[in-house]
Amino acid sequence: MSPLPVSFFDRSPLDVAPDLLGAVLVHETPAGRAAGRIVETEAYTDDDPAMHGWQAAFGLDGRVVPAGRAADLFGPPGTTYLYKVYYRSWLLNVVCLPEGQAGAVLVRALEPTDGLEAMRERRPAARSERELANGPGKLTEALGLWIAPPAARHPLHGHRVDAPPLWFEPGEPPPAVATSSRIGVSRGADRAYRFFVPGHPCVSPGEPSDQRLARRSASQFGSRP
DNA sequence: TATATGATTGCCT
DNA sequence: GGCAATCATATAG
Repeated sequence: MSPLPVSFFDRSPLDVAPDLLGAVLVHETPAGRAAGRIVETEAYTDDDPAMHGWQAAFGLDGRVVPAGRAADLFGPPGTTYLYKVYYRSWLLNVVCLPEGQAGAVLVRALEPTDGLEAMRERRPAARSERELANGPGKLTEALGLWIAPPAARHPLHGHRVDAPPLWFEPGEPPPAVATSSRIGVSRGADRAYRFFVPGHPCVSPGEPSDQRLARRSASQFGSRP
């Protein structure tokens, strides 16, 4: 099975994200092959207030000024952008668009297909098969991509995803694709940039940001669901 | 230089 | 369903 080529990612994140559903993410670990079918993704675009460092990266005059970690989002398409949140979880993104343009797709959830035994060892907190990789931080841990602190930069950050040890394989497209706003973002919560397989048990349990905000404002008026 | 906060998870009640 | 853990980065002063 040949990997998805770099050209697959040389497009808008809004095209790549839904097309990635059904594809298989593979990590060749020392302990063996770990893999899962992608069931949930999110797109992060240029002009996107939710993207890393967008203010520094685009400047007040709108000129493109890559800065800090955001600079790697301008890199060549088909390379990884691995970012750590809350000091514990690594999130896997793939850079999209030609070099010089910023954009990425976040892989949020997998249906495990290979190496489940090793995944269970790496994720003792998972009480069922569906919980092995039903979240962006969980899936990197399940695939053996977790790196202990104090590492600030992941060894596979910037890796080309058309070759080992980390790559994507084409898969059966899902029977249906649903969209929603993204999960856990405060800016750009109105954009329907999340793509997932509706009803799939391995989709992450998080609540889309627009619903969260709506619930919060409703509670300010004392209403009860 | 100082402080606020997040593309989360898991354990607690 | 709430909340703590604990650090890099962004933003303000």
